[in-house]
Amino acid sequence: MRPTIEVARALLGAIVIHGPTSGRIVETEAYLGIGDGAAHSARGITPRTEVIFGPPGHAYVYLIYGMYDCLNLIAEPEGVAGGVLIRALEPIDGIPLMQKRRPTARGVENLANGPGKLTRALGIGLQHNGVDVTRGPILVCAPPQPEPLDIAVSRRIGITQSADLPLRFFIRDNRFVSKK
DNA sequence: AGTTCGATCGCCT
DNA sequence: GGCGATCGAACTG
Repeated sequence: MRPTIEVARALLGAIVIHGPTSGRIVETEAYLGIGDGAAHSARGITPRTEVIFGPPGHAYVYLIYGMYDCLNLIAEPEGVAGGVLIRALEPIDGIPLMQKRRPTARGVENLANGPGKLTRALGIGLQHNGVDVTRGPILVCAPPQPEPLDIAVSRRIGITQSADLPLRFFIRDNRFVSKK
């Protein structure tokens, strides 16, 4: 089994909460670890990647391009690498605060429709690397009213290694995804 | 110790 | 559609 892929699909529709802001996950990507050239954990445990090898249900937050933070959720048992990048959220609570944090965003659909955008909109940063998302301050919860989803699959965005693998999952026709 | 380059975004043309 | 911003992790020598 590859739990990471199942988790990436199952996270669609789930809610991410941080303080007064929250959003519904509409787009994810799976990063498999050893053998997945695009994964930070592909080359084993380093100071940066140790949380990816840690227990599931924790957050892996890293800095990309020197400017933006990206949020991942660890999916595999301790000792095994595997995480899910949260790529886009549909804003739910705290929308005025999100707009204040991202003044350049025009329209609600642009507030959190990208991995760097959603961390900034929710106030998530490197200080949250390693936190348990079942305990806070970041919380990830099942949707209050689960519904069947039409899930689309594609290649992952913005990578060169292992670029052909179908490991991006998003809610079809949802206006809050980062790309069609 | 030096170099390369990236799981991005927003502004420019 | 193209590119500059900005910096640390990881690899090379």
